[in-house]
Amino acid sequence: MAGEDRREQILAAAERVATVDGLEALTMRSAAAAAGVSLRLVQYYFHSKAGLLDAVLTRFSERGYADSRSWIDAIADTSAARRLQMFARSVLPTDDEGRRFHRLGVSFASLAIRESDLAQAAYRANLAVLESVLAGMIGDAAAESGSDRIDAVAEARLLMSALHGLATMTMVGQIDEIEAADLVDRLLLGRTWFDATVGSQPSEPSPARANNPDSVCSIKPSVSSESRARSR
Amino acid sequence: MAGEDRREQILAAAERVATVDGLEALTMRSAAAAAGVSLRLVQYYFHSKAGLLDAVLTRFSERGYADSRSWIDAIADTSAARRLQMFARSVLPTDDEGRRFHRLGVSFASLAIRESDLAQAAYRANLAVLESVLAGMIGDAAAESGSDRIDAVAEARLLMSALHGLATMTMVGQIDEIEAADLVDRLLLGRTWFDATVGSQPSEPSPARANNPDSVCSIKPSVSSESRARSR
DNA sequence: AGTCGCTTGATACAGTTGTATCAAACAGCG
DNA sequence: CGCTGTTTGATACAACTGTATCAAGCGACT
Repeated sequence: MAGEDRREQILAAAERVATVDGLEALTMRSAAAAAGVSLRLVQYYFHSKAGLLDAVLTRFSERGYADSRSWIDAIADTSAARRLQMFARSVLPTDDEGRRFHRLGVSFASLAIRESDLAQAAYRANLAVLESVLAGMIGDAAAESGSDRIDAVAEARLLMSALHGLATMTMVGQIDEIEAADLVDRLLLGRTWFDATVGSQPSEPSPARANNPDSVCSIKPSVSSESRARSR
Repeated sequence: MAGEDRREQILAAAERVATVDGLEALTMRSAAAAAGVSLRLVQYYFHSKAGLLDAVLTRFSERGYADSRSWIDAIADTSAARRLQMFARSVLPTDDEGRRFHRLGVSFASLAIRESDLAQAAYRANLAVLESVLAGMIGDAAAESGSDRIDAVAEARLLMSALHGLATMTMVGQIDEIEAADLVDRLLLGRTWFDATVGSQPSEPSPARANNPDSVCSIKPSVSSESRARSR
């Protein structure tokens, strides 16, 4: 098997471990076992655990962006307000895959808050992607409803925050998916720039999964050894 | 030293470790070292790590509630809307202590999402406390502004979610404390039941610290990971 | 005086972690 | 053929974890 394929295979297995059992369950050995390869091979491709974590982060972040784009493209034929509403709902952990992604996302957030530089920067980068995506959609919705001169970035941050919190509350079981979706609607409908006339009922299942609002971050220095990088 | 005092001393030290270095840095030995006692004594008082974690959770949760109450009582002389605004702002991680509490809160949330029963239930209990506190204040603010017939619980959950997300974004450094406070205002001012005429500028420092929106949870069975897999 | 709760120290053990090193294959390619 | 990249296995090590056990001291109360 070619080197790049092997690397991708291990990476996918590592992400599987992290999403199912949490980021702290991701070890060199668990990644190797999940990928069906030897521990030695994981060392061979990623050199250190920091390298593995870094690669997992990068992959997770990039895939999240690609998923968001394809999700939005798939519903490009509806109104901007409706598109935003559907997208916001799709970000909530409504199915098993969504829950897996949020599990990883919260682990990443926790790591990003504790560890300093690398994890924070990577996590921020992912949040920034979601922020710009949401800001774009909000700008469209505002233009559509005739209300210009709004702070789309601030609105996007507010929406992001609520989505993040709602996702956590849902994962913990304090609210269920329906309540979470209702609260998203409650927030959107209260915004001046959001035109409710586009209809708000039919919440069909997602065409593809959009990624979570948390996600991303990286690198756990753990020991004192400096990582050799060697990504890609 | 009496037994209960010793226990409290160790507990305080354990919480210190958890807030400074994260929940995963809390071990029997680190708690003992932080408290200046022997490892043996930690075992003596808490028997197992699960017992220690459980105690840390309980203490954290109860203290959070007490702090919230005293905080609210301290500003009982202002209008309900203003009180709510000040309280919401105070929940954000604006100082070192606030950041420490949120660090522990995010760790707890991450644990509550991964582990099943005990952690989730405890975390939910803490969220429920904040929910009822906020719902009460929202109900007061609504009555004050003449808008009755609002769903105070739903509004409280929405506010909680936003506060949770804003806190995380602040901790990671994507936004600063001022932006976070502005976004809280942006959310509140958009709510129909929130009367803005009470004034919105002076954000004096907190009389006492209110606790975070996350916090709480418990117990980590640790091991038990089924690293079977090996398919393909 | 003796019992009981509290406290310490040293010390052990099994398990998991990241990391490292060894020899030995197997493939493809010049 | 040898060279190079890939892959495995066994195997080690030091550090850390939770847990456990031992003997021994301490203070206070009855």
